[in-house]
Amino acid sequence: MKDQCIKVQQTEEDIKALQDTIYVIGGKWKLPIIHSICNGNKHFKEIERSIPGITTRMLSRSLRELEDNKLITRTVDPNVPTLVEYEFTEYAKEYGVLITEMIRWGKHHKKMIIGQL
Amino acid sequence: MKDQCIKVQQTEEDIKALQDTIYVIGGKWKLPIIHSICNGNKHFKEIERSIPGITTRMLSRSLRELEDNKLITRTVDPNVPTLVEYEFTEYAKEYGVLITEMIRWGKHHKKMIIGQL
DNA sequence: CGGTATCCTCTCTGATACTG
DNA sequence: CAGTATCAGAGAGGATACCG
Repeated sequence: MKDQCIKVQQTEEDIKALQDTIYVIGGKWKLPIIHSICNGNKHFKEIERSIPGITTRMLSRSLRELEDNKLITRTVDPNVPTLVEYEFTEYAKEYGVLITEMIRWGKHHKKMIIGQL
Repeated sequence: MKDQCIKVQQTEEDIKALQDTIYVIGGKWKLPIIHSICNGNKHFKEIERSIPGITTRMLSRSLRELEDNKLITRTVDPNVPTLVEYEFTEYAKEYGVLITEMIRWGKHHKKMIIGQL
């Protein structure tokens, strides 16, 4: 491992893993949606209203991708077929450390770039 | 904070910070380039050869973006004007924890999705 | 060696309308 | 309420050629 390496030597597999991670939570709306569900919004319209600028199209697509990645569940009320609930999976919570670290880094980075420390 | 929240309550500012982070290291080539420099490659052609499929155009653009974000430095040898060295900044190394966490998560996630644990 | 310029394609995203 | 369908624009990325 070279001295100038960023902490860990990365294998090809690591790079793929990194890109997967970025893909899963990347794009314009995934994070705001996660944020919205975090804040207690469960229904499609609730989530939509809580995210300024999002369209039904992008919300629909993003929710499905998050569902495909097992980060959220989609549950239709059997009694009220037009009532759907989106919730985090237990699995999604393992994701907390990463979120925290990304927030920390993003804030630090912004100060660095803007303030030119 | 709601129970179903992913570990931390996120503010609007946090969401922006997260998106910044994804932006800085996002795209198709940033991570492979970081990997390449990690492995000791310093010159444009060296890096290019080490990343299958990348074009000079994308390498050039990505390097400049990483430089704009202070993750790497670009140094021209005053004696040999056509010799350029790309290296990590000290600042970039603070980024190690995040990389590690993203690799860990990405690998775990892949197993989860493929293996359907 | 270390790039830039041009053109082209393809995906992501937005706008709008419509449906069960 | 919870979406899908369709069309259009913007931007990322690829192919190729060329330059100091």
